[in-house]
Amino acid sequence: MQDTGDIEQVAAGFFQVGLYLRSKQWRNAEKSGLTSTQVSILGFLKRRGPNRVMALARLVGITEATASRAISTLQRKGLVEKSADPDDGRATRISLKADGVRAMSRQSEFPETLLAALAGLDPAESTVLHRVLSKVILHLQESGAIEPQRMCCTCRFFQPYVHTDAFQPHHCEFVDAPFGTVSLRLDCGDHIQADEAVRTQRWQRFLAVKPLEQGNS
Amino acid sequence: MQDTGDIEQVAAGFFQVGLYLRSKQWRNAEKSGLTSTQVSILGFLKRRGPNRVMALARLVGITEATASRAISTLQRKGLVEKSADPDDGRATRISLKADGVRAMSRQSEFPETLLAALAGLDPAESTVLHRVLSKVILHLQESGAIEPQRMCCTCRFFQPYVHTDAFQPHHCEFVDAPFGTVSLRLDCGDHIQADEAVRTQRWQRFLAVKPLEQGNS
DNA sequence: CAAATATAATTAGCTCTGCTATATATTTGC
DNA sequence: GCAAATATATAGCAGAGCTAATTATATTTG
Repeated sequence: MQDTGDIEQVAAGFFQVGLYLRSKQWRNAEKSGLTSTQVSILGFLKRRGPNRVMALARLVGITEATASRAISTLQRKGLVEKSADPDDGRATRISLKADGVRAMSRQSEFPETLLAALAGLDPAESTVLHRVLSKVILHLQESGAIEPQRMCCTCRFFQPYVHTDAFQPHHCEFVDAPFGTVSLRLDCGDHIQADEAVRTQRWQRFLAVKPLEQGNS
Repeated sequence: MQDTGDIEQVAAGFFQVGLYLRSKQWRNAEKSGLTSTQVSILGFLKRRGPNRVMALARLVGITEATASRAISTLQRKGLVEKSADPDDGRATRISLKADGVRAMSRQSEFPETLLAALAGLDPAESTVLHRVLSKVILHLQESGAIEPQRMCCTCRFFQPYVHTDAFQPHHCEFVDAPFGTVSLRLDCGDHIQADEAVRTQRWQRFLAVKPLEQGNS
């Protein structure tokens, strides 16, 4: 007899990890002196390059007013700089300065302890976890709860489960190579959004494969 | 060829979900007027009953000073009350008042959108996710990153993988009944910490089973 | 038993978050 | 060219989260 389990328990687990991620502990341990919001902003700038205030606000999930001030604080600390956006006179272009890059490389964007815990998972668990996070994040983003992410499962280059190799069943048309579920990206620099139709069709193909049918890749 | 995947991607996934959980959006949607810290405190009080300021601070992962003030705010809002701790004259006992109970039942402790996303997982994914969260949270707690939780995998009543039923391989000695991985608890009211030796021995037994060997329970 | 030490909670002072509402400048649409 | 929309910034508010200092009670120790 197979029950669905207790969803609240799982949510509580995410919450637990979330509490830790937002706590100042791990950031203090690495002596950055940055708040969690500031690290988030720097993280997005690092991964996505220069961005507007508005875009950063949406990505981090805060209002533009809050983002504006947090960015000013980062500017005062010499970690980012503002410049005029060439395409739009109203907009401000925020980019990392050398010290900002250094701050983000000196410490990971994520606490070592969490990375160690995740590294301790076995490959089969890792595979399922990648699938699960893709599903959950896509759901949040389709509900409008979070900003659309540059993830494989909405990318025009993503071809899920087209290879017979159990370890590398997917194909990325951008690099024209097969890859495994553990390499599914949640934030890829080469991401280009696929058309609605293509996207849902491929996502259905992705969902159709039961996670345990694909070997331990 | 089996690679370990990109740990940072997974961490980023947790971070993404964490960003959403701490955003005010979903709480506003349910019109509670409470901050995320306040909801956390109320949640622990709901699940664990009356508690001291210090205990709550550790559970939420904030300093006692911050907890003290947040609790005073909740008191001012009429959601909790303070009373003298019978065992220790220095301590304060915080308990939910009727309005606090009502506030916590009116809205879930977690956003509906996240619960819906998790409900959409298939049972095999859910199983692995429970295992993974148990492993990750245990690791965080053994590293001293978070406060010890009342989870099955440190409980004296927990007997992992002692039944042949693939759907209900574990046994809880407290209720004297078998149960499945999806029912693993991260916060159980009947939890009693097992001795160090017993705990590690059982945890080894838990880890020894590959997640995919147990069927889709 | 009294003195020293440790613990539980609070308070004050600081920086920063995050919100709404408002102001300012620019772009876009008609 | 002018109204509406858009991008940012600022002010004012409640609150988070920190450290350091204070108060009151417990515990340990000479």
